[in-house]
Amino acid sequence: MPALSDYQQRLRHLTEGLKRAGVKRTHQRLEICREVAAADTHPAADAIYLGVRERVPTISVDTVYRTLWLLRDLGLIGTLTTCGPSVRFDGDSTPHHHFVCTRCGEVYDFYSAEFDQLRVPKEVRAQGIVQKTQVEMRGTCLRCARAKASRKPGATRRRL
Amino acid sequence: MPALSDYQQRLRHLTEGLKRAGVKRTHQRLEICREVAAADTHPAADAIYLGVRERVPTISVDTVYRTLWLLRDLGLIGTLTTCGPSVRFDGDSTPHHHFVCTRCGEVYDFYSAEFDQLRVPKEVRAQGIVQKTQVEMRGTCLRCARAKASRKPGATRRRL
DNA sequence: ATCAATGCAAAGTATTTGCAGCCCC
DNA sequence: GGGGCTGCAAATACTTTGCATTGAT
Repeated sequence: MPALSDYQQRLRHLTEGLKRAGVKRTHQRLEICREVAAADTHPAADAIYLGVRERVPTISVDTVYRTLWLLRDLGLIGTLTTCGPSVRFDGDSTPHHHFVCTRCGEVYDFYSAEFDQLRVPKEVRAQGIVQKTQVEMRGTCLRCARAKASRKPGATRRRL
Repeated sequence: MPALSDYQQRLRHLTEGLKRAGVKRTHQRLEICREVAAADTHPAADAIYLGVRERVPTISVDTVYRTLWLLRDLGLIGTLTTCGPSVRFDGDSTPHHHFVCTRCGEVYDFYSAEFDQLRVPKEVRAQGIVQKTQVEMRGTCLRCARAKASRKPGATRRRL
């Protein structure tokens, strides 16, 4: 769970970004920003929709999607690449990396100065311009490792 | 395009894997294996379906999906995590990394002994057991960088 | 012969789009 | 006051599922 100051810093980052971009800071957009800034998980659009709807009952899913893509296009939030059924959004814009549990789909952030500074191989430089580098580790999280014995065989089909 | 020996090596890897797993090596499954082994891109299920259909006109999409997940569950192929609308499959089971063009969605493989050996941070070891580590670099590929000037503003909405 | 695997069709989930009306700047 | 933004509803895209039939071992 992020400390309060983290939340406010993130929120500020988002709202300032919207202002800088010169787009309208509507009620809906601000509430979506709050929801994203408060999330310590990596919520899918649906989770954000449900969260915001508590405060803005008339909000619609498509507004949520449009706003999230807007924030992403402005570089204010990131999107996760987990191969799951839905896109997941990442309100943490500081450099970090991911540990993905292939059993439950949970994504854990981690930080590493070493990984932040991986140099781009010549091979890749010949293919294009790299803007962002992230390390993704996949495996089984502790909770799932513990629950392993009790799981039903072939219980859930997952795309992770 | 992979050299012929690459194709045959991959194909062998897949068919041997199926045999070892003790599942039926049906006509459809073998054709899907051929399609996957031959792909130098990272095809979505749809592309594989269309490719196989040339040779097996009666094949159905769900068989393609079921077979691809089977191959994945057996550890014979990988799935890409690109945040695009569809899952993409990776017939290359040797360790490698990805450069993703966020403009066109193309995924380029690259190899790096250095990246293959990144050590798992203590922080992550405390969260679970890592089975696979991949570096993902995102940016703009040369083709898109060149086409930049000519693209229409807001032309295509993409989730990359 | 047996049971896993297939094909069909229909359902399910995630996301996008067209458009009329609303409201922030 | 005007154009960007929203909400609705319908459409699209991708993937999964139930079930009767087929075919590999």
